[in-house]
Amino acid sequence: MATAETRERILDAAEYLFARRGYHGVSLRAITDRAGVPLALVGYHFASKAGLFEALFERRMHAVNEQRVARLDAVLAAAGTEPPPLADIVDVLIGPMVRNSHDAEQGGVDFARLANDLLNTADQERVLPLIERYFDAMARPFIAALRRALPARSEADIQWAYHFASGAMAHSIANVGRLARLSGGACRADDVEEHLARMRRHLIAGFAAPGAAA
Amino acid sequence: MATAETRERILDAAEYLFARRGYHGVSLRAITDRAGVPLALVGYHFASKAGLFEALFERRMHAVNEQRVARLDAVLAAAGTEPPPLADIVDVLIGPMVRNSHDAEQGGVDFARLANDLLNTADQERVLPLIERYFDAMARPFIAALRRALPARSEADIQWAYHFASGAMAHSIANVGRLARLSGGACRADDVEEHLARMRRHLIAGFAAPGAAA
DNA sequence: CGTCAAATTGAACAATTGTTCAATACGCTC
DNA sequence: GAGCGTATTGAACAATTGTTCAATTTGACG
Repeated sequence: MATAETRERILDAAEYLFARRGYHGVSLRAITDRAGVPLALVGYHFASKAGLFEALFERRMHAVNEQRVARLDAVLAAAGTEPPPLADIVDVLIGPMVRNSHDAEQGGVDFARLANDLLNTADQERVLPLIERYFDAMARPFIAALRRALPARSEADIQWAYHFASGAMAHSIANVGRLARLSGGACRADDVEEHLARMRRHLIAGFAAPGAAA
Repeated sequence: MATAETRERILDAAEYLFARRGYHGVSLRAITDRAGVPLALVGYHFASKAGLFEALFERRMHAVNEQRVARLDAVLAAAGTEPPPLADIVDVLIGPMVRNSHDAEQGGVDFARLANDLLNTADQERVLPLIERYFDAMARPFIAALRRALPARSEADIQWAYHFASGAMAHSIANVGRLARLSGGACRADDVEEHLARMRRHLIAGFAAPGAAA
């Protein structure tokens, strides 16, 4: 069997289970059972449970962040010396991630929950390097772009607004069930375009609103 | 030794450790070691690990939610048949929780991280009853109040805005370290009043902004 | 066919997990 | 001080954990 195929099988099973029960809540045996491979293969391909967890994010986030970097560069280049449009920056910030969370081939909601769990888990000591690599490293160029798009806003305004936006984005993507629950089924997040449009408007309002001053 | 004191010691140790490593990442032995009591006392006082976890939230959330219910009632009563002021509702929504997260006697950041972890954990199956009891049960009256405060907004507008607000609130309270990290230490969330003022303005902008229509 | 490296397999390891229980100590009322 | 229910203690339980390793299989190349 080709090594790439086995790796994928393990990663798929791990993604599915980690998204449902969290890192410590899933055993390697549960993963290899689901993947239909012997336990020892995890050690061979990923060295350890932590290595497997890290490989999960590498597989998905690499594509997402590559897309975001390219599109953000394009937005900034198009603006030239002018302030880039806020709406464009927000689009790049949320577009690839939200679309990914609706694409079953890219992990869908499972990966969205995994990413949200990574960003919000209490187990900071374990995941801090991953947060810095996959989220913080991407946040900095976005914050820099927002700085240019909103020259009238103070640095603190932008930092705080990005902080709030991170939470809104991660939670809303990962916990689509809660929206359906609270709205009695009236609101559902399975329409990608509505999900995106709602979030876009919400974030733009947050960034554009006065921050500090009354 | 009085039973109440031992219970508190265990709860304190559990709160500290769960907030740092998550539910599955902490063993009962680590908790009882930190509390300085024998392992078997957890079973005696809380029946099980899950019972201990639940008791954590009961201890803190009961006080927070009691405060929120009382203050929300007061806001609605003061408004009479008029739409209640949006700013007042937002204040009640975030005030008790944010102030609690800055009060070491009430668990401080540890409890905030715990609450955020509960709301955002991938381990939905395990914590769904707790989410419904401590978060959803409180969200419904707030959403109802927002409906009255914003008669011009559609039901979907309000549901989505609350969804985003939940994420922003939980993430920003629990992950104060990330704000400091991304801002290079310039922004810090240790000033309760600034934290509250920032969040208040951000949420108001999100609720007041047009949701669906262009 | 024979060879060699990569990939796979099953078994075993020591360590840690949550839970349970009989025995003991405590603190109060009579 | 005797009696009694509550609280505490230490020990043991079976089950599960991540990791490791020697042996085997696979597939491509000479």
